Amino acid sequence: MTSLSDVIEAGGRRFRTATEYVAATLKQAILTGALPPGTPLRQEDLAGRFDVSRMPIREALRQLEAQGLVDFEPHRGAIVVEISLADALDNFAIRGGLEAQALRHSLPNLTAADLDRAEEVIAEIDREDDVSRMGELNRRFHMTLYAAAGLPRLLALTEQHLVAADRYLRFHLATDGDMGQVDHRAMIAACRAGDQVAALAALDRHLSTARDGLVGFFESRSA
Amino acid sequence: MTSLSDVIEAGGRRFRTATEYVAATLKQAILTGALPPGTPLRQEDLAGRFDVSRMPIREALRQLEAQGLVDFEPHRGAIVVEISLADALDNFAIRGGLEAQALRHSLPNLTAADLDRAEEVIAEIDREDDVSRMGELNRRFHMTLYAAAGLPRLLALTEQHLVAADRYLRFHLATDGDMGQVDHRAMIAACRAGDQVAALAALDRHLSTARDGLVGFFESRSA
DNA sequence: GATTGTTAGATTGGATCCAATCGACATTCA
DNA sequence: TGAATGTCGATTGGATCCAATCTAACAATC
Repeated sequence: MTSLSDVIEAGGRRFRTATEYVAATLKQAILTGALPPGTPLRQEDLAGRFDVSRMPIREALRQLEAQGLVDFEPHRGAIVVEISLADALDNFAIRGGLEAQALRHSLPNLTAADLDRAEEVIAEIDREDDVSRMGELNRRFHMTLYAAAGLPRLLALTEQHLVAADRYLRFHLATDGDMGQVDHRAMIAACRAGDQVAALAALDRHLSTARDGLVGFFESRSA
Repeated sequence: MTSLSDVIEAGGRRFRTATEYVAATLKQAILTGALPPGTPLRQEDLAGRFDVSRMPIREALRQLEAQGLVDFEPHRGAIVVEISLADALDNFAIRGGLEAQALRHSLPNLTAADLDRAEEVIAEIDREDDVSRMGELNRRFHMTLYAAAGLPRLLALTEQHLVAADRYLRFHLATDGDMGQVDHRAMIAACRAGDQVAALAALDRHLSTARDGLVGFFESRSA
């Protein structure tokens, strides 16, 4: 027997408008790499694949443009933005700033239950092999620590750039294999102790080592 | 005699597409307060005022939505996002994170000429009375200090949130009058000395006092 | 042989038209 | 009387159509 809430839940996962649907799906496709960087996004073609007209496609592309995921050139169309070392460094710098603030504001409000959940996510990461799922778990871990900040815009922006980082994560994992679980644990320990300085230092280490790994990957590839 | 670059410059300021034109103008109108928070943005009405069809309006609104300037509700339309103390605090937290990173990356690359220009802007602020121009000058001062960071995305995001802060600045100035010129000068001095810690501390003070002033304004208004 | 002009095809930008949805008010029924 | 239902106008979401612009290939000119 399906309860009413089940039906609502199932319906709730659907999208209220075609534009929402297209935007969410395209975003997913870009971030998972299904649409590689540089791919031209032909409106007519996409309209055919999504089985909608060109208009919702265009509105969705405008939103993705504002989020920095696609490049728009008048009368030439849209392409998936290229990823480069420069972009990756940019992303790391942005996350460094945002995540530090999120952690700073969240730490005083974190409960033991929050930290327990974060530790569970860490354990899940240890058991996981699939790369794309690891990205999601990593994101969940970080956001769990920041969720108590009570600043919705900051959190949304932080998550947006964590999601964007998934595009680089697969490169980074290809060389390194590990993804800073040591730092993850250090962050939790510092949060339990209420030690803001230590928590921020662990976060900084975490991002720095990830960044260095990525730089190494790009250098080895160009050589 | 007008040089070629003059012509290019003048032409470059025009808009290549109606959507660009509408988006830029609406954004300006929202940030300057010409369109107050909560204003419903009727597509047909705007289409008439801009003398275009509803479509460029809609695409522009989608972009502004992605930038957090308007709220979209399916089948109900768009309104200018409300400003509240919570939003202002959110904005301050975001800027705190982004500007600190921008300053950190820019400081080592700043030249004496950069700092001279920043000081000129400070002097201009002293001479200026008009509120909306002060917002622009304040923005210019900050971005001058950050411009050497060499991280285009970080800088774009920083500027975007500095621009958004203009909406709160007019409230803040209404009570305080001054806008942290002391901290501005402290930031320059620290940059000249190459003292990163002092520069970041000055920036932090700058944002904190502005935030406290705004909190005071909202509290006095609700009382 | 290199540059410039021309033309055809593809693709996007914008206008207009129709359908779906929402809010408010009137109506009905318990 | 008050809650639920039905209808209507306003407004938006989406489809289709036309015009403007870009790219590429080829012809013409110097």
